[in-house]
Amino acid sequence: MVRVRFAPSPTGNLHIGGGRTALFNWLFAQSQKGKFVLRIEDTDKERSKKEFVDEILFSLKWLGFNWDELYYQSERFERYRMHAEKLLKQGLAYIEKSPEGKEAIIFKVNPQKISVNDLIRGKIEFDASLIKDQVLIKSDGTPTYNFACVVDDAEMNITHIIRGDDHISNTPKQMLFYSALGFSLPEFAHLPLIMGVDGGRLSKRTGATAISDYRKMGYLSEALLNYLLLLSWAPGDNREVVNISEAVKLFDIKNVNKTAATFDLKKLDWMNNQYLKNADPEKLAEELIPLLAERNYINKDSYDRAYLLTLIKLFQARLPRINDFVDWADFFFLDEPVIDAVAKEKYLVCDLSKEFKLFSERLDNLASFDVVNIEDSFRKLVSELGIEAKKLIHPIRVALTGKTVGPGLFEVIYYLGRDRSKARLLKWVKK
RNA sequence: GACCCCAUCGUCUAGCCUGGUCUAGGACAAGAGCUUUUCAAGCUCUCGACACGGGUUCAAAUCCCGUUGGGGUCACCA
Repeated sequence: MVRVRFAPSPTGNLHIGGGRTALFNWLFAQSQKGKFVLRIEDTDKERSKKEFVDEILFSLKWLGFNWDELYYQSERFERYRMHAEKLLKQGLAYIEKSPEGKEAIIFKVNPQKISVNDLIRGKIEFDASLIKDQVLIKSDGTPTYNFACVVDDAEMNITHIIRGDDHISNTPKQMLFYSALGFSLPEFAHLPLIMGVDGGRLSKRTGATAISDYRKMGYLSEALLNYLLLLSWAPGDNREVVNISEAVKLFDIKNVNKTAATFDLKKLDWMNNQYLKNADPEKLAEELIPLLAERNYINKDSYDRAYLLTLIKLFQARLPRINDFVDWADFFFLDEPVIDAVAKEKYLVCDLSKEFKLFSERLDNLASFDVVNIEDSFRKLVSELGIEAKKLIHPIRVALTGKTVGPGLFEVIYYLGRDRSKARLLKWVKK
């Protein structure tokens, strides 16, 4: 039975790299019908925070990763000490006293060649004579990362260790522990790292790093997952949009790339839009309601849900992020549209009083106020006036929405309603 | 610096293992155009890469070696 683990340290939020490591572990477990174990590595009492544990668990759930088992290293200190003392008795480790008289347990590293057959990279060789003796239990009584990690992975029967590239150099140290402790070795697979646009490590300087930041910015978890998946794996048939359940069927750890990938926000936006197009408006509404309420665009407790869903449908195919709806569709919620200065300069400087007045009268006289009739009356008007449709369409759009871009004008008029459309047109009519 | 990893368009990648079908395919971005209404949507097109040098071979993006470049790790942090 395949058992993998994701072992975050709660000294910060779940970041993009961690999310990607979790993704590949989860994917591998699913594809092998194995178990996905979550282990919180909170041995550093100073830096580990409960709020980070909560945040990590929340983000993991948001991404859709359900774990089969959950462990906290802080609850397992006696296990690490027990194994360390065993090594002490066997003469494989020794005690070192600090000047203050505190004792640490140190593992003696013997010179030897170590080689691992990485599932992604193949054979990697190390020279243990270059590795110094390793601290097992620190003088404050807490275990070191590498030691706790090995004890846990062994006791939790982890069969495959899938983690970031940055752990390659920890591998020989851990392998030494496995053999000293008499545990059988798991398989190792080292994932390439994700880099920031500057070519270095992904950092706050080069963009948001926390998974939760992407949620707040309006990305769908499915889109983020799909994007992260493509950063070091491809289905092989030129498809870009591969949802997680398809990925489970196609995934093979051997096909994971070896090269570090650069995180590209533009492609993430595109991917998000791919998912947004087909997203359930009800689901998008749930994300948007708090944001709209925050701006007083709607009242949380009494708003027209059907109308909101209609507006979401009108915009969702063109949004890169869910949150963009709040700005892009603001004119549907505001009493007066916020007129963009550049748009005004371009389309509303010459006097269109006559045209606006006539069109508002036509809207008034429509037997049935619907998209088709609105367009018909508009086309008729411009042909009577002998002007090009676009000469009037753009100014009207700016008058109604304040923007030069948006959904089709006649739909905008329809959903804005007769009264609001007329009022916004008449504002620009000079007496 | 030492050790380790990596190397196909600006970016993500297919192809590499099992050399010939590769005048290297797709996607994002960028640029151009179309859409009797915009674009931030859609469609079409363009630009654009096998890091370099040696081998091996009839034949190399594919195999080998070296160089260069990039990245990672060298804590009683994880």
